[in-house]
Amino acid sequence: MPEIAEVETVRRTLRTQIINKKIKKVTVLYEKMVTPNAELFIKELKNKVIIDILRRGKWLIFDLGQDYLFSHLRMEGKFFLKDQQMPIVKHEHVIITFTDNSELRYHDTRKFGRMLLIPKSENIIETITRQGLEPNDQNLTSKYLYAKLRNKSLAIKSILLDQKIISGLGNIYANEVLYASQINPWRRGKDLTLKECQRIIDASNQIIAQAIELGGTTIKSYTSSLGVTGQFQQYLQVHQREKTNCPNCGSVILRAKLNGRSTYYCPKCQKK
DNA sequence: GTTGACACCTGGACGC
DNA sequence: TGCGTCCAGGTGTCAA
Repeated sequence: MPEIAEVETVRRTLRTQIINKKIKKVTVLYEKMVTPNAELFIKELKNKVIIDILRRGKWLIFDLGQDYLFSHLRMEGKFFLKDQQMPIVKHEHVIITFTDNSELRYHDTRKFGRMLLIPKSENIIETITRQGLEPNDQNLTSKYLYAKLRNKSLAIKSILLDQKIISGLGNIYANEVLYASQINPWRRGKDLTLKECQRIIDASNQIIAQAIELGGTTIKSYTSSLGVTGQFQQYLQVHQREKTNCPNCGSVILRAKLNGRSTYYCPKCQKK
């Protein structure tokens, strides 16, 4: 599933492929995926040029001059650049045809992804994405996190998945960050100390930077556009490593549900 | 304001 | 082999 590192990999790949391409035609095969309605989406995208591709958290943002096209890949969204002659395959829901007859195709097995076409205006990116600070942002400090946690009785794992606090962490990296920080996922946010917040910040910065460098994590169905496959899964310490030994202490890694999400942890290194 | 439950979706794994 | 059930999980919405 695409998290911040995977989305950044997609952004970097697409930037080399479609910058300055002009849109000739748009086809929407699953109307619920686009906002505003498909008719307007198709009409407004025609003749636009891809000026740049930005990212905010897990959102991809296509700069089209007067408009932004926001795209969230959710669980299994992928972009592929293909020739117009190639047959449309199952699960390709939005097809953007350029004037050079290449096509950017959005493929999403589970139809969770969403695209929004919105005119540029002040703070529109912040309004749409509603993101907190990203790992490696110099403003993401232990004091920032400590202040955010102060009144939260939610489990720290759930808080790390809240994009309004730290942007870009998903289930995989939340599991890895808490393991690296040696903090139990069920600890309440307000019970964490300033030092523990610093450990979370340090682990987030280190893990996300390494994951981006390695092209993200490829688990099950996820690959980025052009089939670029991430390598970070080789460095996962606990995620999807249930019943294997903890790399640190040798205890057996456990899996449990926390608010419906699979949570992997070492019972010895991450004591309550 | 905070928190938890649920819906959205489909393919794969698993048990019978 | 075929069928039914469960699971994966990011985000928005709604109710308590």
